[in-house]
Amino acid sequence: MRTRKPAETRKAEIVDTALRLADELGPDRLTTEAVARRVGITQAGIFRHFPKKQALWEAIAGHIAGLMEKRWAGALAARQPADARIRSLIAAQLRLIRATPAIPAILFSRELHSENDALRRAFLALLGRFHRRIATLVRQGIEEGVFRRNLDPDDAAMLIVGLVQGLAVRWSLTRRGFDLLEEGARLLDLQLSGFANPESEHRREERS
Amino acid sequence: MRTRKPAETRKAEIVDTALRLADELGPDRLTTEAVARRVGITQAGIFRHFPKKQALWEAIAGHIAGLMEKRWAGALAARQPADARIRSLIAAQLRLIRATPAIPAILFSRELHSENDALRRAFLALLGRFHRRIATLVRQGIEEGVFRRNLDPDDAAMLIVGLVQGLAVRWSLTRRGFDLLEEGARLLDLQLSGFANPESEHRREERS
DNA sequence: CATATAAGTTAGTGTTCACTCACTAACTGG
DNA sequence: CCAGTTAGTGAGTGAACACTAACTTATATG
Repeated sequence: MRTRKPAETRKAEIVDTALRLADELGPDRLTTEAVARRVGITQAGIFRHFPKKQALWEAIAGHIAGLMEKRWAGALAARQPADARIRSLIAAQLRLIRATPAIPAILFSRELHSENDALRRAFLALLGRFHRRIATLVRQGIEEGVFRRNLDPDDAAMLIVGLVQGLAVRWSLTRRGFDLLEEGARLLDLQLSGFANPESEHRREERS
Repeated sequence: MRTRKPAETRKAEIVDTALRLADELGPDRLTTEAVARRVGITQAGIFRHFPKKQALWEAIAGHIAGLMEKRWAGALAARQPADARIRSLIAAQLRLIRATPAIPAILFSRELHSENDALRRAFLALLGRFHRRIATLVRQGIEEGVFRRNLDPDDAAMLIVGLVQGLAVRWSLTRRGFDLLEEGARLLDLQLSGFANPESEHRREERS
């Protein structure tokens, strides 16, 4: 018995480690043994803090949700035109994915969902909140005259969410082979240019 | 020993069954036992046809690639304006996903990729071919005057691929809770309207 | 119709996994 | 400083898994 830590500290440590390992192994190959070894306790020790592995997943899900909500709130604090706020929000999301690359894999893991419906619902709700935030910003953008009036905010938001997902998937398949934020900013520019109000004088200068 | 089939027939049967089961269980939870039971042979029988489980996955990957290429070729046969051909291509892809819903889960499974780099590369290449087909159509659309001249075909294609991915993910998370083709057609309309050439007289009539 | 071949079976093996239980020692409050 | 609490350990268990070896028998062919 080396070091000993209060339960809350250890719990957080386990969740954090699991999140990192889920990226290396894939969420469904994450074992209590692997987590324990990296945390520096025995495998059985994990079960003092999480009575079932399921409980660990639930804690991870909660942690992810917390991280996201925090970053979203931070990104939307500044007072800016709607399109700039969308860019901030997406940039924040991409920064989070870059810092915690297991997130997309966990969110979209068929395995986790197939045996754990609560988890599936939690992630669906989380994605729903992300979508709603974007849709709200699009709606504001229309009011501000930045986006065209005949734009459906929900559909526009779906395209933006799809952009992020597509990017995350490609980033993972290419083994982080490009700059997530740079690529994201460029694609988002293109996406938003398609939403722009043609009668607006707020014309965005275009790259040559 | 009930029925007995020539190896090629049986192999195809196993691949097909595995594809269906991968959807129900998640790709990483697919076991040889489950496949065998549903095919109607014993677990050991699987290994007569695929010496390692890995080999089964490779066969599945090849099958998926074959399916996709076939559908893409079919969708692009007709002579139509570029935007219509993009719509056909995406519709074909969504029809395939609807018929074989395991495909996205397999393509994007972190688990499969983490232990099987050849598979990861194969899927990456497949996605690359899909992207290239779309980019080519976008390029043609620009030449035909359907899309704006300052549009980057590669970036535009990425947004379209993202649209399909986002749709597939949401379809899976919502347990097929909406019509994939209908929703896809609507979002693609929106996406393509953002690419349209503003100086074109080929004006698309808009929904009220 | 005899026979070779190949499809399939039975009965295992070693490994990995989540999870349990009895125990121990580090911390904490009185 | 001592007693109760609690983080962590050691040693195991049974279930699930991919894979193997030795066999049996259906089928296609000469």
